[in-house]
Amino acid sequence: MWWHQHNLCFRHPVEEDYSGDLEEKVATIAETDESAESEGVIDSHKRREILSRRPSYRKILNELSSDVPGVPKIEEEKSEEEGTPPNIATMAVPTSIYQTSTGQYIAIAQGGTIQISNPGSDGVQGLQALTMTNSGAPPPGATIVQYAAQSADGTQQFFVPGSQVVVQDEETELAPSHMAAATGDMPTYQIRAPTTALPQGVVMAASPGSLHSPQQLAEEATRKRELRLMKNREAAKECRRRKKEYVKCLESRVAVLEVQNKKLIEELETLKDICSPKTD
DNA sequence: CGCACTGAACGTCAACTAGC
DNA sequence: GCTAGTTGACGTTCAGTGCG
Repeated sequence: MWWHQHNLCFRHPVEEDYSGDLEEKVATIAETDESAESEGVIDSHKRREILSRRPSYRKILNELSSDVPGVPKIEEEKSEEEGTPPNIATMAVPTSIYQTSTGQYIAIAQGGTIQISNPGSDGVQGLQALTMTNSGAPPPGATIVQYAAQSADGTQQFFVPGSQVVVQDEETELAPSHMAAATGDMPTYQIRAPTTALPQGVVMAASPGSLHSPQQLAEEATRKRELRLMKNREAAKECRRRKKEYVKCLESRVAVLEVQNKKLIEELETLKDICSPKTD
């Protein structure tokens, strides 16, 4: 209700960076008869227990938004706030959009076209298109990019069908940012055969049965760990993004409810004056 | 200019939840 | 029960800012 009526979730300067305080503030305003003593009573362990068992930000916001039509949901992929480059949307209907660890976007269009864009650059300037010439058209609905990773030497690789790898050129990758800006800030990419060393943490569907020696098992364990760390790294980024969005929404709600509260108090005062006129 | 301080962003770990 | 995803906590890094 409040969500739709007051058009929340707009950008709002962050004044408090602690969502816990903010949630408490919202709850206090929304439910004026709620006791405020709980914060001081619970110890840190219990507090952590409570916090850790709270549903995810995505779930909270989506549940809130499901009550009210027109409320933006937190999507699986990038939200509009994160700024999916508009140039990608204008291209030939990408089936998948991925973001690299450096913030660049990889859009996979139907027919095997790979579009790479920089979120910082505007317009079509930051967009490149790589067309797969020898991999053939992917089957409908197939996931084209199998993985995005950063190799040990710092270059980025994206695995595409046909056992190929899209690799960012070392020259542009290693070039200082001011040099990249001077040259139009356009990193270049190559499609290579995967004969080059795989980045750490990427497992290319090796069957467990093919591992024999302890050394291979150790390497497999290391790869699994690297993969897990890499996934968790990305998950943490996404979680922080959702949390920021969630906090912004709460701040917006606080602002709206404060205004609402003020109006109601004024209305109450007016009604009081009407109902009990002074008799002097 | 050098230093201390601060806030934001990040990476990692651990605990937990949800889906299978 | 297992696995992947989520998120709080903690430590680290880095850029910005104020002060002597």
